[in-house]
Amino acid sequence: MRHIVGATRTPRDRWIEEGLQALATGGPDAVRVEALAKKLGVTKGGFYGFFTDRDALLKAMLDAWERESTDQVIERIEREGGDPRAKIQRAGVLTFSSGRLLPIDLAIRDWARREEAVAERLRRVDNRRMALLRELIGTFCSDAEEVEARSILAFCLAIGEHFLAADHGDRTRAQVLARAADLLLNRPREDHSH
Amino acid sequence: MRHIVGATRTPRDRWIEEGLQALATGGPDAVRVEALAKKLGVTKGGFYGFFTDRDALLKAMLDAWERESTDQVIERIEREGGDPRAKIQRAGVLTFSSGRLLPIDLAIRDWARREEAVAERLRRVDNRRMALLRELIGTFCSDAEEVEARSILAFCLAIGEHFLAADHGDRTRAQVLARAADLLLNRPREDHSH
DNA sequence: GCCCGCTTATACGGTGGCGTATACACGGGG
DNA sequence: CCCCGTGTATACGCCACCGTATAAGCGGGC
Repeated sequence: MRHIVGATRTPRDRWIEEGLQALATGGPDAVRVEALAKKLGVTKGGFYGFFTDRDALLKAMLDAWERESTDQVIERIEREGGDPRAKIQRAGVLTFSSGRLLPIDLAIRDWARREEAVAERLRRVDNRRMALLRELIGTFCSDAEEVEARSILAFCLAIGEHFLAADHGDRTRAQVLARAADLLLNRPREDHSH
Repeated sequence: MRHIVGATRTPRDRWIEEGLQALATGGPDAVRVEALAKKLGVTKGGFYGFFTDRDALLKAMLDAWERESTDQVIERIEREGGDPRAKIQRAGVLTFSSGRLLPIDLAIRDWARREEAVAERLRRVDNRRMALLRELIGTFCSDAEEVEARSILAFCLAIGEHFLAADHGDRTRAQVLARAADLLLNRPREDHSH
């Protein structure tokens, strides 16, 4: 072994990152210490220097995910500015189209159904995202209840889309989604009250 | 052991049912032969008389689920009749509020993200459900693209709701859902074209 | 009442994963 | 230059699970 002569050790973060990848593609049960070690080209020898046990890794993974998908995303959205519509779109891209965060997000959603501790973290993250949605939708829709309804519809569309296997005949999924988003965000019923 | 003196054997269906319960609460990885046996108050002795291996059970479970959530539901909907709106509502109740089918459904959706064979079965089921949705929504919305958009929104709402952890301030989740369903099903934009 | 077949218990070997113990390698600070 | 800490490899005991083999039990048909 040991093709990497001396330099590069395997820091804590690398274990977490590899763990998140495993979580994304195989669910929590796929996060196995020895499997991660093999992927990192190492044995599990050093793992227990960073984490007391497998469960500590899972917690650390959730910490990393939570930070990455709230503070970091929100900070970046605020920093880059723009009108509400642009912000909301950037939020969507950053979390649901990044390719990296999306599969982790979906895996955690399913995980949260069985683990209350995970559900609680997800709640914190989702509440911040919902707040963002309300903010945008509130700019063109005055009825508070309808704002809430449109927000949950938008959120459920962004998530549910990936848990849905149906086809759409001639149309592509992207086309249908665009039209749906259009209904929610660009054609409020107030438009007709002239 | 053997509190049940003689009578009750453990038929194939009981293994499948217990497997579906395990799937619902713990995902596919929780479907373990020996764990199911313990839950059934038996050892795994008889299992391999019905199934060649664990994988055969998983396939059988998917068969049972697919039958139960398409043919049976649809047959019952058609048999009990009613207007389109009533039918669609009954379909929703039968699959998403039954308490039994719902958690299995959600578990299979996550499973389908990693297993193509599962995804294919889910596609068959979802296509039938989408067809039902299009049918109802088509009765009061003429634009085909909008019908499709509203259908996917309704479907994503029914599913995504269970993968969403956000709160809604004063309102309950049920209230928000009712308003959202209202937007999709009871207030088509055609209402304003008088 | 006895036999046959289906279901079950028990025991086994194999595998894979966890967490621990121990010894080796390497690079930076004295 | 040597030592020490940090990572690493290796080896171990343990447990859970799979699939197989084998023997025992129970019920229906005769």
